[in-house]
Amino acid sequence: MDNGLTTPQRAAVEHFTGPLLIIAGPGSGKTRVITRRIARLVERGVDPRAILAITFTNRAAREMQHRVDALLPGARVWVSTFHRFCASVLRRRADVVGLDSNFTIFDKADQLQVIRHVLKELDMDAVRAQPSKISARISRIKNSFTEPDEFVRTLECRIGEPFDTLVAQVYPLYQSALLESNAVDFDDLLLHVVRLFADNPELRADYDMRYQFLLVDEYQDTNPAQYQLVRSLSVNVPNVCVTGDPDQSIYAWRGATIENILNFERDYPNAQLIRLEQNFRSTGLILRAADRLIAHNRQRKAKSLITDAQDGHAPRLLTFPDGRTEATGIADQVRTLREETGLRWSEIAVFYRVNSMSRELELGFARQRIPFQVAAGLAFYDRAEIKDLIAYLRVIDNPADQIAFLRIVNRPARGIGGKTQTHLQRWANERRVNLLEAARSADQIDGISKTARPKLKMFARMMEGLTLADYGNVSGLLTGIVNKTFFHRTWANVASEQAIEKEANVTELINAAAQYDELDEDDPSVTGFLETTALVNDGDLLDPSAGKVTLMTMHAAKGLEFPCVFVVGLEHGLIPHERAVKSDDPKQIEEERRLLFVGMTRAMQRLYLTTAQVRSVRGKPQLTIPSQFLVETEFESEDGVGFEPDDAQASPKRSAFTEKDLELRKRLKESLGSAERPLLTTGAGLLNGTHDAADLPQLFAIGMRVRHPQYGVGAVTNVTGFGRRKSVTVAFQEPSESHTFDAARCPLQPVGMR
DNA sequence: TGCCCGGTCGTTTTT
DNA sequence: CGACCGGGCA
Repeated sequence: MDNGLTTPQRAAVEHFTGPLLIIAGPGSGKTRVITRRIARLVERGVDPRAILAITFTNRAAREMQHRVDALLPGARVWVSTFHRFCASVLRRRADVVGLDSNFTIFDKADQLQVIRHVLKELDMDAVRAQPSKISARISRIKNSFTEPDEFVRTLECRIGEPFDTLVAQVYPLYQSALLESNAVDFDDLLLHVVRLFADNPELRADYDMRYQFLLVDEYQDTNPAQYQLVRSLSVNVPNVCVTGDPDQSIYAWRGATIENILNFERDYPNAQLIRLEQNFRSTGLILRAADRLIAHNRQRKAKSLITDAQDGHAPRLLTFPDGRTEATGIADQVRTLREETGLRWSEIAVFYRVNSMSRELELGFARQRIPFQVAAGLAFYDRAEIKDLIAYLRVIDNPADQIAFLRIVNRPARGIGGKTQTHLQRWANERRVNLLEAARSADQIDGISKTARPKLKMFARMMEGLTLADYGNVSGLLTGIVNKTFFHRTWANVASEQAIEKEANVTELINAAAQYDELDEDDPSVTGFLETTALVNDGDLLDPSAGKVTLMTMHAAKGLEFPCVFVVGLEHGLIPHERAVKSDDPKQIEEERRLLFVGMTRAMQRLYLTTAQVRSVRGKPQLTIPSQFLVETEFESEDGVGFEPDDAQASPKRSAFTEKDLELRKRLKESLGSAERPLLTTGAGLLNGTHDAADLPQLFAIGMRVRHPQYGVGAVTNVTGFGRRKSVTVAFQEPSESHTFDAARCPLQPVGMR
């Protein structure tokens, strides 16, 4: 150690020019190293403005900016996210891709709206052609750098893909609709810039040389566009430093390619590789448990996790009868921890695999009166009233924005209904004018009723009176909108409690605008404010000092740490998620494992894993199967709840893992043995009788002996329904009780087949 | 125009 | 179970 840095850390900080790959395990002080490295570069005489640091999240960018500021007060190093960086480049050169510099950034909801419009135009049914599926497909096509015409052409070579045939119709229209609205979606933000750089070598070289030093965080999660971007900024001046951890790659499902980090040394042959393996975050047993788990991934460069820390508390497994008890139990445990160990609420976090699990936990925490915050739910900028106001700003800033126009033209209600809007759109599209101009000319539009015409004109006139110039700044403009539109009429007929909340949200938005106004006092711009609102996410609004327990998905937890962490629902079908299991793709299971690894390694001192024996899935209680990952790691189990071996014996040993725990692991393994079989069922398996009941529900017959991973052996007493509805009732021997299962998915295994 | 009913569907989601 | 969407009706 020197300067508080380990040898590899110091090497990373001191590395000067040329490509550098930092493989940084969890809690290895990565951010610290990057910020120190930036400071060191400046110390060596590098102009701070020649340094560009790119992260994925605003939160990470903010954090890094903060720490750089602390080391280099006043230095103008640019720390940005991929998307903000691209937005900034694109605003300067929007003309090249056919946009105006005040283009709007469409969010997910806007995209779906565009697709719905396109489907309507094509006279297609939005039920059969699911907008969200189409949107996802378009995103994937785009990210493989395939332009609409190209996609249409490739499709001609392989007829017979009904969905892609549909997408081939929608994609070109979707893209031109964006262009007509002077808008981009999140993908475009990156892809336009990639194209810009590819088509304009001198522009690319200009940016490449402007940023002499490029630092990229979380490189394992870059997608092809981001990869291309990094490459194009490091040709002339290949001083590129990327950091990441292949073991924490959890966004492959979104198009991230882990190969980007694995191939870095191939892409930059003279790259230096530095590994940060020492963990400064977690205590020994937590780290060991995580290490054990991740060691099960085969597609992996072996990496060790080292710590000087003491063993500390072993991870614990808590088992509960059902999800509700689990929620209450966790809340109880949280309270106990606070009372006994002095942990503060804000030092405790609960992670789950899917957002839908937050509800039960929220209820549990509310029941136990424990303060909590959820990093999801209805994000501030997703609320209807906020979206409406933002839409007003969007139309004011970019009158071509059709989606925003259609959102507000009748909000609050002013008698401009669907029919009127359709005629307005048709007329505007024919003449290639924007909807606001069309509204101004309402008198000339056929099909629009006499009553609607003056209303449209009044609306257009009102919008003309709402400009930034008239109000001076964005918050003033927002206030003007609220007043001129009699915005409170929007919620004229909602319950007063909700109305108060909506009112408060509006005030909050105006406050946010006021904050923005202060920041950019000399250069107020609606575009700028809209960009900040478009590029925030739920996690950004979390307050780490709120004095509350934090609930979030494991994905959202990446990059964070908490003294105490609960990972809930360690069940087959949840972690690993059903979809990964069903895909039969070992890569997807490995990603699930990495996800759990990320979750576990957030914990500094205490880690709890929980399972419920019954979990309601879509309203239906289902018996659960323990996650296979439990067998792959190490933990202590709670006394007296679930999975206790019958021959329980006192455990005098003070080693972290008792006989009981070993026994428990053995049992988990056994139960998994039967659980996993249906996934592997083959024709051969059917023939030699090793198949599982789950695959052939029709085989259940009254009197048949079956085995259940938790309830043991029993006999079928009743079979009702058929097909997917089929259910089986089984009387178990001990404890002598009966349970009814969904035949298609229960983990019942026939024993002693006749 | 807006409300209610019924049918459908259901990961994760840095931006 | 619950959110969301579209259709039908007041």
